[in-house]
Amino acid sequence: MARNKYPEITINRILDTSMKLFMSKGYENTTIQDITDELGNLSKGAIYHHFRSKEEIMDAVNKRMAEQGIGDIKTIAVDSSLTGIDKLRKILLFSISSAQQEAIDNTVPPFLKNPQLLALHMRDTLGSSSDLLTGVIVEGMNDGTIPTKQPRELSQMILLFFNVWLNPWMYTWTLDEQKNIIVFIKDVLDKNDIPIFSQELLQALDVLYSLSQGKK
Amino acid sequence: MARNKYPEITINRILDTSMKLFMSKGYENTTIQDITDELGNLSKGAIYHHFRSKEEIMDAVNKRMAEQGIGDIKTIAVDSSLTGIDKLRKILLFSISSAQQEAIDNTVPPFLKNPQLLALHMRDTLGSSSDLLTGVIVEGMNDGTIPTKQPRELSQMILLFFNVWLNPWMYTWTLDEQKNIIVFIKDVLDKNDIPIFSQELLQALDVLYSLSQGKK
DNA sequence: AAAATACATACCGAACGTCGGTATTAAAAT
DNA sequence: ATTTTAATACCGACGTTCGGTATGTATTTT
Repeated sequence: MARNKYPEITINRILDTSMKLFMSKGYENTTIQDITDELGNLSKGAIYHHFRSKEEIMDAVNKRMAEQGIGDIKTIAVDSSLTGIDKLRKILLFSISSAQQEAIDNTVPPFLKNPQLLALHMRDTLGSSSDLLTGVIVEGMNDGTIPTKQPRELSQMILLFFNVWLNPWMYTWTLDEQKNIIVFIKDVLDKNDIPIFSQELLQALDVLYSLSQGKK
Repeated sequence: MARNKYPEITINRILDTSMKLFMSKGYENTTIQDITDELGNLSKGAIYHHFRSKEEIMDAVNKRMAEQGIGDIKTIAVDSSLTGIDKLRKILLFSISSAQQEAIDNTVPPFLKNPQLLALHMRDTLGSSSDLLTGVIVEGMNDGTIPTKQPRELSQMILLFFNVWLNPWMYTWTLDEQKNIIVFIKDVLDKNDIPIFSQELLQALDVLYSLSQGKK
């Protein structure tokens, strides 16, 4: 096949189809041949020209996903018109809705079939994502909207709640189970004077639930 | 080699060395050949006589670990001389100390190199382990020592705290980080009227920390 | 003695990664 | 402007590794 003048296009095509296949079949069950077949007009050698190993493709896929997911959150984090607690609320609303969206679209990574992705995600959750959220919480401490003495730990707990517990990855909770968890989390946070669940957020959640229920 | 009269011995030997190798090198990087080499006097065919696949070995290893870990907890759970909250305390103390012990012994599974183990463990945490703990919490509700309306969710949160967050798997926290997390968790649970951290438990933790610090 | 079981050995096939080669583009030289 | 040179995108056959199988053999059980 004719060589591509702009290799980034090829690289992105490889990442796109790889992600698609990893998601649907799992990393282990996806062969390089599968990827070339799905691409249609690219050879094994071409792939190995751009990536040194199958694992490196995996890493690149994950990196791209993480960057994209964090990108939107960053724009919220730097919005100077919001107080700390409001940023937190917005971020959580965004996280929940996109997670819900993924569940509806069935683009949810089957993490039990894809433990590699799970591990990377967990690392991100307790690592870089936590760093970002900690910054927001510190802001909230300074402007007096978030009362806590341990921003780092609070950040990690919240991410643990939303990115791990509530995520439809390990267990695909039923709607009732999900609601129960949310009620519980709200209760815990309220008692710690972290009123994250505003009326808006609860309403938004209701809308999301009715939507996904309608879809079912 | 002469055939073994008691195959269970062979099976356990396979599981022992497999676990050891999976822990140190990771599941992916451990070949069947590695296992036979480490065993020394057993062939590939022998292994495949007892296990249908490499993955089945993995599952068996995990199952054995889970059963052993849960066994001790079960004995606490059925102890009729304890109230619900006391059982909870005992279980947590046990969990923390054994986790700490593992950290000291360096028998900690490197979960980032072993995503398969991580995935299985996460499933257990939100699944069977949670079931067991929920039972204890319901007892505590009935005898009035644990005030909550959502035993299942409380159980899951606690396990999330101790089995995921605080575990030295994903991130090997420093002692200070670990202490901070524990202080935070204590604070959260106290505010929810779940006084899990008794004086004994805190003291026991102090002892553990000074021990592991002395060891360092 | 016959059947079942615990192993050993030789082998298969799939899949990862390599390597020599080709085609194409860009830059340098003339 | 044309030619040369270098770099890079890509191809596809091959080597190797490794999970798994087929078959043979010794030992135990019945």
